[in-house]
Amino acid sequence: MRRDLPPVYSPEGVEQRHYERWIAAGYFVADATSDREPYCIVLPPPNVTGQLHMGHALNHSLMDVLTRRRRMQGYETLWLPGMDHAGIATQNVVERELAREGISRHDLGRERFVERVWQWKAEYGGKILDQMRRLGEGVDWSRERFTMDDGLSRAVHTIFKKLYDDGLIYRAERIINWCPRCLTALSDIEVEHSDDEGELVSISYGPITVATTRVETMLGDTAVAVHPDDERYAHLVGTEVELPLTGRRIPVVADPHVDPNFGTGAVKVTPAHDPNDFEIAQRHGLPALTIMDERGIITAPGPFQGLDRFEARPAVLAALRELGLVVAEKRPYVHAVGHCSRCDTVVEPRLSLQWFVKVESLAKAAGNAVRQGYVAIHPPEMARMYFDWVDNMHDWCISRQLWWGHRIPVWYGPNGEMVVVGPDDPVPSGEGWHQDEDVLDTWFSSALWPFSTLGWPEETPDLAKFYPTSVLLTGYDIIFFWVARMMMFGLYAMRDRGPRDSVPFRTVALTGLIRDEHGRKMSKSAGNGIDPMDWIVRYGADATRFTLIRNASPGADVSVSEEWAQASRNFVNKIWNATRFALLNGATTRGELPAPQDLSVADRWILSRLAAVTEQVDVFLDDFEFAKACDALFHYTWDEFCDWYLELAKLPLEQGGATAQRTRRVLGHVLDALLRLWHPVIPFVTEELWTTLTAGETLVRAAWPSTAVDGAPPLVDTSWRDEEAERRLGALQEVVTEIRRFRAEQGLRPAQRVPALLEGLGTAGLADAEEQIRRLARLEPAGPGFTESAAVVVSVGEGEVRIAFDLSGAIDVDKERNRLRKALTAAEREAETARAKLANAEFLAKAPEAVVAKMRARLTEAEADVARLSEQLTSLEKGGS
RNA sequence: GGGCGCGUAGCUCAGUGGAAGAGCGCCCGGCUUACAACCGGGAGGUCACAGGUUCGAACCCUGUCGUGCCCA
Repeated sequence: MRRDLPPVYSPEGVEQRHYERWIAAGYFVADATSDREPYCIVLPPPNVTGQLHMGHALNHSLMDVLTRRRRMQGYETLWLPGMDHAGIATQNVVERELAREGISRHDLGRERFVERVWQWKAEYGGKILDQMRRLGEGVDWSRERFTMDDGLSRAVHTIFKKLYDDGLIYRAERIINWCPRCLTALSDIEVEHSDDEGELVSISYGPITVATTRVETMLGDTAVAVHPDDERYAHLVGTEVELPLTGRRIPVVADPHVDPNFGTGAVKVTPAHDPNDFEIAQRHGLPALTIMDERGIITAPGPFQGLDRFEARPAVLAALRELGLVVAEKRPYVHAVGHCSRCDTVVEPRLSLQWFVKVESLAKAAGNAVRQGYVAIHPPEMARMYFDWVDNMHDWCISRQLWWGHRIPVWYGPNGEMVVVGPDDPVPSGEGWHQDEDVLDTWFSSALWPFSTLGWPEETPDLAKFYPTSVLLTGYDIIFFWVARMMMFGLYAMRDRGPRDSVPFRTVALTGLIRDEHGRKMSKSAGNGIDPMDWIVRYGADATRFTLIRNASPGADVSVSEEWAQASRNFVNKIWNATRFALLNGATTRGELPAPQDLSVADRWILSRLAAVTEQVDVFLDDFEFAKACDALFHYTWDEFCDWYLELAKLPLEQGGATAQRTRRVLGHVLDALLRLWHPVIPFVTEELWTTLTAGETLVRAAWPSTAVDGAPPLVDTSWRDEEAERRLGALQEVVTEIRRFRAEQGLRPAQRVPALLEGLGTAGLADAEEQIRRLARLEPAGPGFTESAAVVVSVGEGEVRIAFDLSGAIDVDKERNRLRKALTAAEREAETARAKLANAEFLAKAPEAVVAKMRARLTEAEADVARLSEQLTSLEKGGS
């Protein structure tokens, strides 16, 4: 059964083999009919056009950790994958493809274009799904969904109709964000603001001067506004001024929105091209004058007609300058400018007829769910960000002037009729009826994801079993795009279940952004991006995952680099070799684990530490503290299990017989538990090692070490905690380390055996440990001619161990003197600090008892060290000179 | 302009009132038959700065400087 493992782990074949086996065996397929407690995560759907980037790799790895552990803990676990159709992005991709063929989507027509997009998806879409497999993601592929598939489309229609009937969706002419390149409306959060260099121009409108960064829009001005309390302009309110270049006369109005301290305190009002101005116009009944078409070309009659908005700007400015109306020009003037998040074109506020979700009541419910504690946000500080958003949300523009997406299910009749069609309603037919041309924002369907993927609007077993989902894990940058909207729609669609159970998820776990080794955000433009697939190929999926997971703290950004990935690969190889050593020495998981009284101190120590670490890992993972969980496990694995326990195991293994057998059993048991603990983080190498070690079928469905299964006790027993064993092992480590330090400073070769006498082992509880210490420190017994040339004294707890070496007189006195002096100085400083504290009456009076006691102990120990080291120094001087 | 963070070893980050930590990097010595992707040892920090609270501050408060993100 046991295979010989090569000395270096190579992931390629292993990863593919296990992943295929896992899928074939259906380990990740959830059973909605089981009695087990449900645990469900829906994967935030990546774009169908997307490739796996480090941000995905991080979040997906973390979700895999969560779901794999829950599965091992016995939960009915569902991690549901899928993709979204990414309206603008996908349409852009296919349009670019068409452009290469020299045609546009209009040449094809809507129907054929949409067919073409489906073709594209079939051929190129979903590359990311294969990449997810390479990363080892334990998702339930049998439940994979796509926002444009039939079921999810039905969900979209259903909720659109419901929202409309409830008065929560309306159509209105409003100022929206418009991309003159994509030729579609955008929601507020699809606009990215950046500080750009522009100009601030002050223009004289007769008796009043206004300042603007967008000179060309003056062609559409219909008023000038000042603050009502601004005495400078009080006499002008109600009068009219002449708008230059146009000959139009426009009123001066008083509006509290105007900031009297900005510029001249007077602003031009362009209702059709500025959201604030639009509001002012509404308050004062001013007309809105559109002066640009959908491509940003000036349409206002006159000399500027036909110019692009950016050509019109200098042209209008020049014309004004010629008239002597330019009062001041500030250039460069840095101000925030909105850009299309898809194509970076400067967004144009545009007055147009669009569909909106009325968010007030929905957003309020979304805020309440968190305030009432029905949904927890991790880390909790980030709830504030969430509240800021839901408490100040504007109505959500959901119509997009695209062809790829869910077409708005509204029909218009020849006589101005409008019918909102539900999923089972007949579509109006006959002369003159036509469907709304627009599609819905992709996020509209994504917002349904936690329940549409489970079958809603049907009452499916999946929906009954897995809704509300357990955790939503995503980057904090997406809290507005997604989290808030899922909350709104989930609470609305599921409201029959009551406030507590209508939430889309119980917990929101937020992660940070991926940064490079200098803390810079990874981006294509900075050229510092790393392709996770590259790491998977070179270092393995486990190493890639570990690099990300071990750095992930709630809400915190994650820095990664090549060096980290290498270190991770090294660790994977370490665990490989530790298991390899154990297997070569007959480690076994068969038979009863011997009772504590039949175990060595080292055995009891490693089991005690295992119990402690298991508990830590559980606490950390319950709290999404992935980095801390990895840290604890890493330290245990490398620094305790490999560096000490395996070394200590060599002696009993050599001794053979029952002693060796006992050690083999402990080795097997600890590794069994350790591989289980690591499995959610590095599933492949652990699967490979564990199946070899235990001959078990799979770790995927093995029990978590702290979990009892079917009446059987957990693999790791909390009663193993053993303070005495930990103390004694600690003492052993101190003694060995002190000897090694002495050896290193004396320049002794690591392999050189040195005759030495050990005294006082009993006082440190190490009476039985002499052979182990000699082995670890490479000391041989003192022969008949033993002559002490130097000694090291180690105080451990109450005891004191003295190690006398025979270096055949070859001791380097200078080095030894330095070593002792350094130690003495440290001890003196330590004693001084403690003494000063204890001399302070207020400290004694006010500090807690335990702190004072600890300080006394420190002083005692430090004084003993000082005395001992001084004595050693003195004798060294005598002997050496 | 408003809000939220962050400044701790060369780098990336833990530590949130009672002895300054990790990984990587660096220095010294080693192929000690699990692992050189390794082993043993070591160096390296006025915890941004200035005040304050406290018996005690990297940690709490105030201010300054630097820096990042979000929103307008």
